[in-house]
Amino acid sequence: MKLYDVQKDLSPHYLLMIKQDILLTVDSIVFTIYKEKLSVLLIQRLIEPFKDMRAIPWGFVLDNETLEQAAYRELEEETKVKNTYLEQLYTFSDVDRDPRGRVISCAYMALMRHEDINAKAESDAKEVKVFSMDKLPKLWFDHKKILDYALQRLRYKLEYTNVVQYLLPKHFTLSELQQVYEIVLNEELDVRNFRKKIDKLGIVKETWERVVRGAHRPAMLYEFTTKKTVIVDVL
Amino acid sequence: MKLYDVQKDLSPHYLLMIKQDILLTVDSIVFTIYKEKLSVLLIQRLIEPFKDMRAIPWGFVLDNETLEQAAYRELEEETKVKNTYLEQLYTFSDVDRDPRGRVISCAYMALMRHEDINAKAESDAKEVKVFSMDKLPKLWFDHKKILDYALQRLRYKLEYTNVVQYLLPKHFTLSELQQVYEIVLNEELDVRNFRKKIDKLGIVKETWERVVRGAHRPAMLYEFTTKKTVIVDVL
DNA sequence: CTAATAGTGTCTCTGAGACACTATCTA
DNA sequence: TAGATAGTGTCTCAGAGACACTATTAG
Repeated sequence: MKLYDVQKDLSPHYLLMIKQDILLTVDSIVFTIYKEKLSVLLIQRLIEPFKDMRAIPWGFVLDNETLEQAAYRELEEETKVKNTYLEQLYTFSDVDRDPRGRVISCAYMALMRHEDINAKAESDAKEVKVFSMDKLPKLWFDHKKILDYALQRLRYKLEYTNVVQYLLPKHFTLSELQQVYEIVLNEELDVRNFRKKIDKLGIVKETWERVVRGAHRPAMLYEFTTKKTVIVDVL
Repeated sequence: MKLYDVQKDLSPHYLLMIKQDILLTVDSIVFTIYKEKLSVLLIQRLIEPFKDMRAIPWGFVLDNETLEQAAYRELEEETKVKNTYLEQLYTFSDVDRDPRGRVISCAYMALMRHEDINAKAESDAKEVKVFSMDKLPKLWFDHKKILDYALQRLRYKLEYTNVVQYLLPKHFTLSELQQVYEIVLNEELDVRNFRKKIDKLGIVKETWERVVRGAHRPAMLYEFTTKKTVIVDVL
């Protein structure tokens, strides 16, 4: 930052503020379906303090990257997944949210297929693991709050977008699709009403392939009509 | 920030990133109704460069305040309004969004009554003025994009919250309320359907006072049932 | 009594939710 | 043919939108 530019632009009153001692991070909430549970990717510190606590994957923002790029980079480092679905959620800025110092964090939500996640303990300070949302460990600082916010957003988005596609394989049956909705929303859905709704949303189409998965009538395989998210960040 | 804490927590890989050369600001989009137009508060640089351009009011975040507090503080400095409605929108982080240097900005939306705004040219580097949204001047950098985003959010929020109250006086007629909706949404609304909708939202109640405003039947004055925003940030 | 705005009731259409049966496969 | 899941049709109710008339005041 060229200081003279700032000086020209701002009154002395503002000039005092240019020295900022704030670090900026991104937190990425990675949701996935694993063993028929809504799950989330968490990292663990292997050293004290807070050794027993898990955290949402996070990282510092580089000077020459956007927040979104930082989130993508972090996620790729942790999971090897590129081009996942990513959406900015909210920026958390409580002064004492991180006892180590002043850290403001922009939270993102990512959606991945579990089979794509190639989580690794990349450095000795980290270990990555998928946890079921109904058996969450103790989380760092305000990470529980961030996670709750993300879950709410995910549930909301399922209703009027096609983001569910990032939690499913390329081809799937309507029963599988319904199951994912039920898992995320945590409620049972009526088969017929669900199919009507999906039909109206227009997010899937038949592949005309059928698949036999047991001693019963085979199910039609469907695919998503578009890879583009119907409503992303409304930007 | 105590460096040893960070070192303990992070791998060398991350340690490199701790030196961040990023400044953090808040931008506050202030909407108000003025002369039957949806309007926005903008500031002007009185010196080169970009002297002709207007900007959304902004300011640096202090080390010991939240983003929200920074936005409130800035707004109070510019307008003398305290306790206005304020909502976080989105954090804009394009690397080149500000040609003067790396500045990441968290955008907030505020709603004010025009008569409450006591805008002032506080320093010689600024001048504050309310502009109609349909006669916007040229704006700094990405400020037009931020403003568009804010408008969209405002329109959306009108539909299912009572935030409109921050644009109206304490007592008002249903016609006035409808007019504000029409101004913001930029569309005409059916009188009867509008009243049914407001009734269903349950955000207003009768004061049983009537007001005569011309040679016609007097209108009932209403007030909002609650000052609490029905759905704020869903946090 | 005219002009101007306040205020109300009804019909239609569409979408959401409740609900029960038939279809097709394996073993 | 039994067991298991796939797949469909209809009724009801509620909310959204279109639409026309009466009420009350000042001048």
